[in-house]
Amino acid sequence: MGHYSRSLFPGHPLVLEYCDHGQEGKRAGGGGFLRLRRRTGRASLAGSMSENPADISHDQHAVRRQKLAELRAAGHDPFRASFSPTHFSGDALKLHVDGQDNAAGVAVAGRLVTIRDMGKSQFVKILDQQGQIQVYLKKDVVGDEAYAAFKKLDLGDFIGARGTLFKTKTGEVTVRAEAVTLVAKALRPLPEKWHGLSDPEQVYRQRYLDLIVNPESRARLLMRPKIVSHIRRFLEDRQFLEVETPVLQNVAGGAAAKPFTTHHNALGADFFLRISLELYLKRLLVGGFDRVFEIGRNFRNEGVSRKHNPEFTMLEVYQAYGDYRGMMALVRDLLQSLVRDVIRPADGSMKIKHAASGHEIDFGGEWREVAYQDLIRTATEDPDWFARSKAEKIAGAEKRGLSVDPKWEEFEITNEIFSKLIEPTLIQPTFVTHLPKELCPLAKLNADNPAVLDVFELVIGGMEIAPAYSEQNDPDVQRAMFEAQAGDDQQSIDQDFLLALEHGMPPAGGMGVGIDRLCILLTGAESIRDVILFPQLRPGSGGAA
RNA sequence: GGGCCGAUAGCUCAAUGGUUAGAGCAGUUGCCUUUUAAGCAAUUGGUUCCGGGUUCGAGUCCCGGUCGGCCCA
Repeated sequence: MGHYSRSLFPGHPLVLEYCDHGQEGKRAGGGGFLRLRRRTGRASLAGSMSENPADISHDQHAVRRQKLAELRAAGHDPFRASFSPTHFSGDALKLHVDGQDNAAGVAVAGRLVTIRDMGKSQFVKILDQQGQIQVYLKKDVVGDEAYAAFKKLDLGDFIGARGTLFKTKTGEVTVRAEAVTLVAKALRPLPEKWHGLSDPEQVYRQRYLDLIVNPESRARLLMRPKIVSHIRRFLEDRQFLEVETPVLQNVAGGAAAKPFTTHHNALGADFFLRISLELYLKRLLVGGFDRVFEIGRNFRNEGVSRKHNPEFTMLEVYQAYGDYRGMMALVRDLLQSLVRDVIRPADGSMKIKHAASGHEIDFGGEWREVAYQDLIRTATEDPDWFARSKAEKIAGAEKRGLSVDPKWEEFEITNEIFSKLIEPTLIQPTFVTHLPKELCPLAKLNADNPAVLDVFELVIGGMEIAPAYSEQNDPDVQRAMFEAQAGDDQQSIDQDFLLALEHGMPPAGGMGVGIDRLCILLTGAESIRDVILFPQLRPGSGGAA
């Protein structure tokens, strides 16, 4: 072995490794890491340190920078080191067999998050993607110099450790380290170990710190990739194709929302960032991709709140030769499998605690299905609500504490009642059906009652989770509905989409699922910002000094 | 955009009624070879978010701003 190799005990080489990209063991001179000099002008000081203007012991950044400088001066740049772990922490822990200590050998790597120094031995913990694992170092196992070098490390540093697994007397499976390597230096201290990081602004702006020190955040944000991955598998198993459609669009269609605008220099053209995935996925139905889905980012230039981030992720699914009722079965199966296989409630039920209301949401069994009109009639206590005049509707809404703009259409007044008085009360999974035709121009009209649509709105936890339609495929009806909705703004109509429809689109069921909101529900989060890694904030003034 | 609330050491938080801003963790220095928020002893550390104002005196009161949270639009 190289320059830094040490013989631990007979027949058992211990290596304090410095894998400086092919230079390990070849450096001349200096003991490097193993012979760090004492910091100058500190240990010998008798009086108050503050009398020494060069004292940096209070400045953790400066102390760490000095340690880095000393490492480099000794010929070891931790940022050029490497390490090859054999296991993640969780997988390593599973290797230990009860009663067979020091039988299994592992190499693990991660960030130092706990140091319990007991003089001539220490217990430390490192954090990797799977969680934490404890490492035990003994001076008489690793040797004096390696042990002294290890004592120079700081919380937050990345290390690799090689050793064997044993169980401590308190029952924790631990790596008995034979060799340890510093593989990256942390120049800034970690937040406090017990309370973690609680300032919401810092949690969002420096999410990496939140992920290191707040286990609940970490678990919640690790759940999201599992949810998304499950959705992909679920749909692929049913022969849906995952596709990618343009984010930059000439016409931002498929929803009613204010788009962001941007500009393409070479083309000399303005573009919108998409507000939905819908119209391009339907073009694919025209093109013969019968089952497609996309999980993609949409952008809406509107308010920011607990339920809204300017960029958010939607799943949209389209299935040719299906309809909205087929989507109903699909989304119920999808959510039930997510609860059963991904969330896996501890009590084995299909129930998840709803943070906002305190209720439990039961995803099991059949879900309630109710017509929009029936909900309105019940909420207004007026069986003839839809026959009332506009003035009577305004009076009815105001009687219930709503403020209504007299300029609104009648359906908007009614929908205000739905969204303010009804939707928030729909905690258990509920399919709201037969929505009025004015609410969506992209769905088929009901054959028996052309005033309503063949659609559902899935509401859970008081939030819209998934709208689904029997998709409108009559190009003439589609054009008429676009024109009615666009009003004076006829250039907001996607003519290219209408051209596609004229080439013929098969009948289809389609659905959108707000992934962020779904994650709020499934993880019991209180805000969309808690399920988005880097939620949008005003530009801050942070940064390294 | 409006209302309410908040910003103090690296982090989590104190500071009554205006005078000299404290603690725990982290850091630094010792001790400690199976710890579990490890322990013991000593010790460093502050542009009280920014800018004005009132006052003999401001973390604290007033005005404006920045950023964040909650509610509303």
